[in-house]
Amino acid sequence: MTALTTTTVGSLTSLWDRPGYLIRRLHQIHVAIFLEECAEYGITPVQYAVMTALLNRPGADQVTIARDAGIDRTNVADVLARLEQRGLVKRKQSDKDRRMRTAVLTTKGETIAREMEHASLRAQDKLMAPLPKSKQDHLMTLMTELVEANNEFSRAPAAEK
Amino acid sequence: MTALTTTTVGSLTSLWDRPGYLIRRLHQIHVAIFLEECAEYGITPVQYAVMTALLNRPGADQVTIARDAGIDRTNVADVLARLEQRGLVKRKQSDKDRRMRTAVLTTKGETIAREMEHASLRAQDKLMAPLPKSKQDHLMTLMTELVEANNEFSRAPAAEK
DNA sequence: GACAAAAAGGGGGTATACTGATGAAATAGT
DNA sequence: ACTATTTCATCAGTATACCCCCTTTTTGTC
Repeated sequence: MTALTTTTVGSLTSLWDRPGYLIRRLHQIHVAIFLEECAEYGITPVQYAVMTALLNRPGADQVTIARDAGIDRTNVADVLARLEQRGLVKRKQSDKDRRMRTAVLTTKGETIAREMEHASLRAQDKLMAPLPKSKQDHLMTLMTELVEANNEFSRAPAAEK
Repeated sequence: MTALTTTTVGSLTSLWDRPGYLIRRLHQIHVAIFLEECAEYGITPVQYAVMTALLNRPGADQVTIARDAGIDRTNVADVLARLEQRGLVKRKQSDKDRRMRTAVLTTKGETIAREMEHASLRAQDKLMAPLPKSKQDHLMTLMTELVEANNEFSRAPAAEK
């Protein structure tokens, strides 16, 4: 860190030069596209991430789901509550560890989760469509590197996969 | 839409292969780093974006701010209300168009906005640090292309700059 | 076995982000 | 000039995402 003098900065950087801005906009855009493509299911990207985590690891507790899906711990509880209310998930107290609440997809939930893979892929394709395939791959590689390297800075450090 | 048979998809794609997941995680990580670097100011990334917009265009109405900062229209009103409550922004009804509420930074708000540029740059550098400079530039280019091409899909389409 | 530390979950609180409906003011079309 | 539409803003409601503090339960240590 250089000792920054408090000179009048005045450069008035454009937001477009800030990675944080681009990331936020990209996030907004992806959510919008996902919701549009998956409108028939009424499932949000985060809900879908949780359902996918439960597909891969049925009966996981909330902390494990949070790590698998890269979602904040307290948020997972909220998401599961909403999914349970819609009959897509069933929660119960763990027998082994009575602090834990484990969750499984219901039959309905599992059906939707599997059906949604197509819509999810459509959303991905639509998002990435403006870039040629080689650039898409490059972008994925760069983003993966950045997420892996910065994983611990987020409140929701994800499990490696 | 083809009549999708409910075959067992079963591929169980890793979340790490989904651009939406990477974007969401990148967003989480950036917000966390920004809040850490700018903790002394208690300003969020979105609040900073609004303040920057007002630095560049004092007296803008809420729709203009929304377009400049790439933020949802209704959200801008909430952000401005919080900034006004802290004495960083002053809002008033426009004389020319009595539907509009224009906003300007107060002296305190402008001081903070300018001071924060250093902290903001630190947050950027910390986020991008894991990548060598050439890859950083490449990532910025790819993200910019994607945001520009998909701009209209978001509820908050940004103004070009 | 007793006790401190750690872990899982919950509750309350704040901020972002969007939808839909409503109202008020300005503009366009006739 | 008068309607019809558009535009700006607000409000209520939902979902994500995080914070801090607290209780309950498990684990580690003596």
